[in-house]
Amino acid sequence: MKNKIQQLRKLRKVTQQELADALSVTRQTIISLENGRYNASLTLAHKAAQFFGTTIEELFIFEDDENL
Amino acid sequence: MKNKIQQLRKLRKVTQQELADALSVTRQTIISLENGRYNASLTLAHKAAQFFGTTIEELFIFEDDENL
DNA sequence: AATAAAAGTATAGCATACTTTACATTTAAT
DNA sequence: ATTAAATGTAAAGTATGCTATACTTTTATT
Repeated sequence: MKNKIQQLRKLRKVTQQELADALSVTRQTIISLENGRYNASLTLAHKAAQFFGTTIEELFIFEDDENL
Repeated sequence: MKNKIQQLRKLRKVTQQELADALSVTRQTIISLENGRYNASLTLAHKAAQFFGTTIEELFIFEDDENL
């Protein structure tokens, strides 16, 4: 599933490291999320949505053919 | 993190098996989610929210002290 | 051009969401 | 009271989110 994390992060002029620190994950996790290598957990999705002042539904782009 | 899955499922008079089928997971997964044994993935959370016609933010109860 | 900061790649390992199977208990209907 | 449906428990296995470490490439600044 895709997301708007990189887009919002750049808008706010935040580095991957700063975002990682804010969400209490590693920079690797941010990179992999932004580049679509894996999906966030529900908890991380919630933290990210809160950080950007939006909702999970707004931050993540759910398509209909998503598997688990 | 807690959720309203059992509450909404009973309101709609749906069995765990029926919900599991609708979300393409096993009955075990529904049981464990309802009983708080583990957290849903973002994809499963989205499917469940769609099934119940609500949002992830409404269906799941996020507290401030959530770890990853 | 040189340097540093930021972003990216790769890989091994740990934690946990989810599956599978099998059996036990509770609830509801007859 | 019996039976069946629904819910629950347990435990081993698979898939994947995330960490950790180390190195490379890109971007920005001087």
